[in-house]
Amino acid sequence: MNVTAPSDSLTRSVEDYLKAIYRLSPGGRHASTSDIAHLLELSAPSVSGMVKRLSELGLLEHTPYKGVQLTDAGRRAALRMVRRHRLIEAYLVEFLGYPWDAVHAEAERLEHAVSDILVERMAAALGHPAVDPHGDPIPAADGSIHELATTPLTDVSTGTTVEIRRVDERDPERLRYLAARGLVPGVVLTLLDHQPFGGPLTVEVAGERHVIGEELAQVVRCVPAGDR
Amino acid sequence: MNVTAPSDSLTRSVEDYLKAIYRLSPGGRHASTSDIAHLLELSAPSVSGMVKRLSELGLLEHTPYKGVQLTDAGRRAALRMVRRHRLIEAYLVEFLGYPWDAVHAEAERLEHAVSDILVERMAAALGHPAVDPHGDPIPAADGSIHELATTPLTDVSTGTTVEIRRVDERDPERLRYLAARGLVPGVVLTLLDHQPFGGPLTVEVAGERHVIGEELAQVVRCVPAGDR
DNA sequence: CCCAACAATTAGGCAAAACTAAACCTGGGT
DNA sequence: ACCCAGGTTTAGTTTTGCCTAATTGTTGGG
Repeated sequence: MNVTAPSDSLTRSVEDYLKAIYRLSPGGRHASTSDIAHLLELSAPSVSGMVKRLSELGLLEHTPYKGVQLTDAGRRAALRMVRRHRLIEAYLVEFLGYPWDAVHAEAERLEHAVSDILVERMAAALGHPAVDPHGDPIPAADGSIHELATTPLTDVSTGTTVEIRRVDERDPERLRYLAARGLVPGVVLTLLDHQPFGGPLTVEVAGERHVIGEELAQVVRCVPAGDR
Repeated sequence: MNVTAPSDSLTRSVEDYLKAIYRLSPGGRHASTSDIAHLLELSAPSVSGMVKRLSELGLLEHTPYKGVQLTDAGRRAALRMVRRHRLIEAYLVEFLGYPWDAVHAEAERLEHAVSDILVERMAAALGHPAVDPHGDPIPAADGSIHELATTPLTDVSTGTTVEIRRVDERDPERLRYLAARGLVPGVVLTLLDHQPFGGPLTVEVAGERHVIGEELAQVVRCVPAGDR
């Protein structure tokens, strides 16, 4: 039985798998082979093979033809990577003038290379932030994470004023598009209109009106305005 | 014929080999298989194999049983890694409070993960420094590098006052030992005594006397005091 | 001038991590 | 109840980069 010390010597690949599986199993549900393959842009057989190895390492449990679930050790390792990723993103924006659309790709590589010490120094330099530039919560060093309940802009009722808390998007082009319209975390907006059948949404942000499609609106996640 | 675009898609391993070979061939001399193996802590056959691949990639030229020499493309790639490494070291010391003995290991991993953009942002944040925390010159982005002629402390004549310009050492323990005695770049010292036959050196630094062995003194490289 | 010592290379293997092709569940519709 | 479509797994191969063991080349000293 491998009790798996909390940290080291996982390969880049393994780290990526764990992060992907974590993302695909909200609330500890099963993540399917094909979802993992799709997210990591790998073939399904590659995932099957890696899943076998990871379960032998005690990082996840595999129910054949059903999917996988992270073990405690697996989730701990995944959250460690998420913490790294989001802190790096925050650091790049705060101290190196990165635009929010460029940080994901950079963090994706750096998260595998930084030491725990460097991560904690960046966290300290930032004043231990709670969220990254996209509003995603940063897990604490002990692995605890506070997910804030948010509503996709598509689910907000017309006429409501809300505050953007998260933007769940990685594509730089889309992020720039959103930022150009002021749709970034912390901003307060009013939903003026939402056409049915996947139609566009009209929002008022800082006195200006913008029309955006459903697909984009879905990644903009909100809380009621003035919520603390 | 592979004209080899100046940059991307070399593996970590390849990058490490190029850096090692660059270090082992001052003035474009040949680097031997066993020296490379020793520096990278690999077996000689591993190096032989990689050397073959690198020469097929046009990054170096191999004269069997003689050694290897970097081509222009190889040297360019090596200097790019050296620039990254040294800028990262400088950045960690300047902005993240790293002690000079800890930066090498961290940079060794980060140098493979940072983008050109990030490197240049760090360079800009630092004000485009000429040297890293150990006094090693940082190659310019175009690959030019200005090596300063320095003398090992072991070659300095007794009674001479000199300024430390570089400390050519990676081992953290040794670096801490040296720093504890004030033997860091920029410091002015007087060599009071040097016993023969590999014997110890006595130096006066900031009014204090220290005795150090030959082996350490060799890595401390100096210029005449007051030299610009 | 020859041979031993040592350096370098070739041969053969292994592990990680990916792939394609083929075989194998599993569940939903008729 | 069965059958097939789609997702999953197994089988077998490739590439990278390392290893050990065996072979080959070089060279300096007797």
